[in-house]
Order: sequence, then C-alpha cells, then structure tokens
Amino acid sequence: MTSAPTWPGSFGTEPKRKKRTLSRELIVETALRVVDTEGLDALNMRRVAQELGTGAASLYAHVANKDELLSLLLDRVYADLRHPAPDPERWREQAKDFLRQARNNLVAHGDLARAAMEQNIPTSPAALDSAEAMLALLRAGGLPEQVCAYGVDVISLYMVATAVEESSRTKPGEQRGEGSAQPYLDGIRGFFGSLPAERYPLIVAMAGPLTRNVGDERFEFGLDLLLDGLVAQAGRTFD
Amino acid sequence: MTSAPTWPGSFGTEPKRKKRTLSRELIVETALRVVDTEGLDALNMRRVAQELGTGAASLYAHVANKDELLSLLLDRVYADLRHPAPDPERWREQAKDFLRQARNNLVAHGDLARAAMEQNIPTSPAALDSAEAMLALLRAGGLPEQVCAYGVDVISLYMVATAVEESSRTKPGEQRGEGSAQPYLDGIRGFFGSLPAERYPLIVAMAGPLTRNVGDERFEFGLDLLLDGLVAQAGRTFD
DNA sequence: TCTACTTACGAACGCTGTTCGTGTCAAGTA
DNA sequence: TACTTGACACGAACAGCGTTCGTAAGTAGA
Repeated sequence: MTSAPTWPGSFGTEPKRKKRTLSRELIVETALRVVDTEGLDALNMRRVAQELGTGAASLYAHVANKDELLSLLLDRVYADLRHPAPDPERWREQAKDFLRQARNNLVAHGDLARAAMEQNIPTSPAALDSAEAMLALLRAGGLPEQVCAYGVDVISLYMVATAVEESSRTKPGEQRGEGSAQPYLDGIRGFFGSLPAERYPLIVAMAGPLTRNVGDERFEFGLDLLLDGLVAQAGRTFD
Repeated sequence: MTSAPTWPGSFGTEPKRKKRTLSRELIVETALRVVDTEGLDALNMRRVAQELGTGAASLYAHVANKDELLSLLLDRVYADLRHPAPDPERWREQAKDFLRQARNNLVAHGDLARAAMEQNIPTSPAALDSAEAMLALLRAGGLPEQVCAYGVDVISLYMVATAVEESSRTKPGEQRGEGSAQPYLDGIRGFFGSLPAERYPLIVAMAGPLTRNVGDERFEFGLDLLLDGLVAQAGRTFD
C-alpha cells in the first residue's frame, strides 16, 4: 500500500497528538502491580515506564528516584491497614489481630517486605498511623510507657522480619497460599536431615520440627511469645 | 629517555611475570574489608578486584557470582562466633551471652546485616554451627522440641533484624560506638515531636521513650522479652 | 616436548538508575 | 492575539554493575 503524501503547512492539518498524563499515584499503583506479579527484583524504572507506555525518564517528573518510589510503595501498602479502636479489656487480642492484619497485608505483596526491612522507623503518614495504632493498643493494656516504646519496636521488627522470611520461601510474584512454602521447606528438611549427625545432632534430629509448616502456626507462636514476653517486662525499671 | 630496544627470542630474556595468585579466602577477606570500611552498597566485584590489583573477571574463577560471595562473607563472619557448652543451670544467661556475641559480631561489620536478613535459614557450615549451639542452649533449658524449633527461628530473626536496624542508624563503614546512632535518633526524635498531635498524640508524647538510646538497653530489653516469652510457651500444644 | 586442565583477566555485553537537553502544553500577562 | 514562563514528557546518553566469552599463561603429568 502506498502511503498518502504529507503536505507540510497545508490546510486542515491533523491536530498535534496530546501528551499522555502521568501522576505520582499512577506510577505507584503501577509499580505495585509489577512487584505483585514479578517480584521486587523485577521492579525498575524502565519496567514501570513500559507498563505506562512511556519512558523511564518520564517518571522523574513525579518521583525523585527509585528510593522514593519504594518509600511511596510502602506507604501505599500501609495505607490499606484498618486501625482498631483500643479496648482495655481486649487489647491483647486486638494487638494480635492488628499484627496478623499488618503481616498479611505486607505478605500479600510478596517480597516487597524486603524493602520494608530497610525502612523500619515509621516516617510516612500511613506507617505513622500504624505505629500510633499499635502504641495505642499497648497503652490500652496498661503497660508502662518505656515498655510500650521498646515493645512497639520489637514487635514491628518481628512482623516485618517474618514477612521477609515468608517471602523468601515463595517465588517472586507468586501468591502466597497454603502450600506455597512447602516445596522450599521440604528441601530444607531434606538438607537438614542429610547433615552429619556428629556435628549437628540437634538439627538432624529436629529437622521435622524446624521446618514444620502448619498454616500460620509459626507466626502465631511468635505473637504469643512476644506478647507474653512484653507483659513480663511490665515491672522492668530503666535507669 | 629512549627506551632500550626489545629483542624477541634473545638469550637471557627476562622471565615472564608470574601471574598473581588469588583464592576464595583472599577474595572473601578483601570483600569483608570493603564492607567494613565502605559499607555493603560499596561492595561490588570491581571494587574487590581493584583492592586485589586485578580485574573483576578474575574473581569468577573462585566465586560463582556476587550472591555466592555474599553467602561466603556471612559464613566467614559467623565463623568468628564462639559456641558455649550448654549448662542446664545457666542456659538462660548463656543464651543471652551468645546472642549478644552474635549480634555484636554481625554489627561489627556494619550493614552486612542487611545481607544476613535475606539468608535467614542457616545453610552454611558456620551458620549451622551457630544454630546448633542455640538449639543446644534452649534444649538445655528443658524446653520442648517444637518450642525450641520455633523459638530459635524467632530469636534468630530478632537478632538479625536488630543488627539491620542498628546499621541503618550509622553511616556505611562507620564504626558503631557509644554515640554513633545518637545524631540519627536525635533527628527522629525531633521529627516525632513535630508531628501534628491531634493525629499522632502518642508518638508526639512518647518521642523521647521511642528514641531512647542508652547503650544496649533496647537490645537487652528484647532479649529478656524473648526469653520470658519463650519460657511462657513451654506448656503450649501443637496440633 | 606435548597435552590437558586450571587460573587469570581484558573486552564487551546487557541491564539499571539517572541526567541532560529538547519539545510540548497550558496558564498568565501585556 | 502574541509572547513568556513553568511544568511535564521523554529520547539519547552516560556511568556503573554483574557477568560472559575468548585468549593467554602457568602447571602437572605422560
């Protein structure tokens, strides 16, 4: 097919094509989708730009750099949390529910948790809301201020660390499900069991318990451990 | 100065220069030095090769890739740990000593802890030795098998996570010391204090306790919390 | 001496984050 | 209406990084 000739400056020239419109929110949502489907390591400026039908350089009008994009991603995810109204009679169960929620929320985005590990101090709006909510629950439980202050740190570290741990057991972009970690843990179990027993008697003997994978049992164990341990610090003094 | 002419194949030819000799151990030690002085982000194959007076490609005869180098680095660091002989009468104090040792050992290498976060299951010789030692201590305390199995996971996560947290408060390559985290925490304290009190009443009111920085108090708090909490799980049943 | 294997390592490749320079568009002003 | 300014869009290019490929050198064994 022969293309029609183009006449410069002729009457009725076709109007210039409108530039596409980006926004910070659009970029963040797109980046989150990339992480969800392909994992954190697949997230790069070109990949996000490709999804948006533009070039990587275009993103820099809206986000300073990739680090900022990651911060925005995390804040976006933390914004999905619902904060309970503290009830002194039920603070403990509320705390556990909230932490389950927080962890599931983070785990739902696969290995994004790895980025969360590097930004543990809450500085963004949603993360601060989350920290405030957790503090409120611990205070509702009547724990002393300093115990709550240190406690919220320990608890947060645990929550994020377990999310990282969980994500390392599934493939990037893969949805976490009942058996998603099983193949990995089976492999570890086999590895533990095959170690030389004279050097690692306990690991070999306990390969099964070490790699036990029953729903959220491991996380729940940690929650009880943390809260029992926290309550036990109520009488602690600080110089 | 006019250079002396070079005669090909002449008598008394100067012997060929000997190729330098690398080794996996040398590469690991060099990489560790780079991390110690410049931080984890400065660690790359070219940087290590430069320190060794060679090219990055040379390293690949000894390490498969950068990931393997990181694994070797961590194993190298874990190898510095001394493992206590468990004493049932003192298992708890021994556990705390061991964890202090493990954390200080990791923290001594600055932000290398971030790499440790991504390899939480012990698979290398030294890490396995460490896990075995920790298990031995918990078992010496008479705790049930499954409690020890899950406990060693929680404790390990906490130890590594706090090392990561610690490293995020000092500059890469900077030695951790008494006041190294103070400027950072002062900044956070100021930030917390300046937040809108109607949205964040507890964070604003507790800015001081939240950013309290007294020696290893925060870590020690976590140790007691964890061990108290662990002991409290002794009677727990698992389906 | 020759062969085979191991190690050493430069050049080059693909990928990633980011900057620079140019173009486009919209709003405001004269 | 024409011009100016600022914000946004975005290709080309740059520097840096992990890694591979091909070639060279050294060593051990036959």
